[in-house]
Amino acid sequence: MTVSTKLSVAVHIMALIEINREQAITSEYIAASVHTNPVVIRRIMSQLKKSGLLHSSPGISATYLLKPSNEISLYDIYKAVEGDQEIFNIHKNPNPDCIVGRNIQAVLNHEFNKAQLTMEAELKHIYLSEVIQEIKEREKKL
Amino acid sequence: MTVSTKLSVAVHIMALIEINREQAITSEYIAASVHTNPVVIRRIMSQLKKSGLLHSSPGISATYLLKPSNEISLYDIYKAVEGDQEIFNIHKNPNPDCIVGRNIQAVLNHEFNKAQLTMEAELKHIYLSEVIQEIKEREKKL
DNA sequence: TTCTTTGTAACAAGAAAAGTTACATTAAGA
DNA sequence: TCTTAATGTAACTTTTCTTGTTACAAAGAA
Repeated sequence: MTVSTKLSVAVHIMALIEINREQAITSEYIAASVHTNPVVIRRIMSQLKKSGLLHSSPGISATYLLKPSNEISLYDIYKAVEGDQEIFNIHKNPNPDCIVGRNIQAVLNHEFNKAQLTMEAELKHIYLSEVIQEIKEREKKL
Repeated sequence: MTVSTKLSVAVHIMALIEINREQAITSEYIAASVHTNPVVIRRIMSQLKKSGLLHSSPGISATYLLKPSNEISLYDIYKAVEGDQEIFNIHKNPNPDCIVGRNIQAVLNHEFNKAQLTMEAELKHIYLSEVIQEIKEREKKL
């Protein structure tokens, strides 16, 4: 179960950009907030850019979201950074001479897919704006 | 971002045991069907055993399920082999001097949890008996 | 032109999963 | 009781994937 932090870092990046909408922030600044290397940030921003979620241009620190935050779901961000990767891994090369071996992959693929789709459906209902709102509300309570 | 193949191997093991209920099968036999090492099989069987899903005893090849297959869900198997591992990983040590940094973990933990719970709820509805049924149905079509 | 920043490639380090070896323990049967 | 065959586990290696790092080209602003 190797789980990447790309999604959480990507959400962090997007939230930070939106909250600092007035200021120009650099990948170095974001990296300091996330606590990682600037290249890790640029790499993820590059994926977000390819998915049309944000804009940036070389040489100049001018990054902004391409859609209002209440139109960007965690699913959008998730797909941007994880692509069509399947959550559930299925073992390779089961024995084709066995009834289970030659059918298990297709069957599990079908079942696992159902589970993944419900999870993705849930992510579609969670918007970046809500995440930002929750960040601000938690901040008040601190 | 993937769940290990432990779940798929575990389901394979359970289905194989149930389908071969009349015969005694060894971890070596199962390993040949899964296409892996017998120790990998025993390791996973040990976890299934600890969760009360199957019985086995040292020295003797006498393995069987402890519940009818229509009372064992993929969720049961999933929890047995993956425990309480979270699907979505959140980056560690974000900067506490930043409003996003000091709140992102709590917020994402909350949101990701919702997504994980829906996924798990779906797994609860998929029973080992269905998986076995699908294996048999696919077999007819081959 | 100089400085700063982005965009990427290439590689290193780290962590987790899977595979392997080894061996103690247990049971069955000769 | 001795032999054989199986499980249960520990320890170690290999592999794979993610994350971190270095390096540098390209772009823009002053």
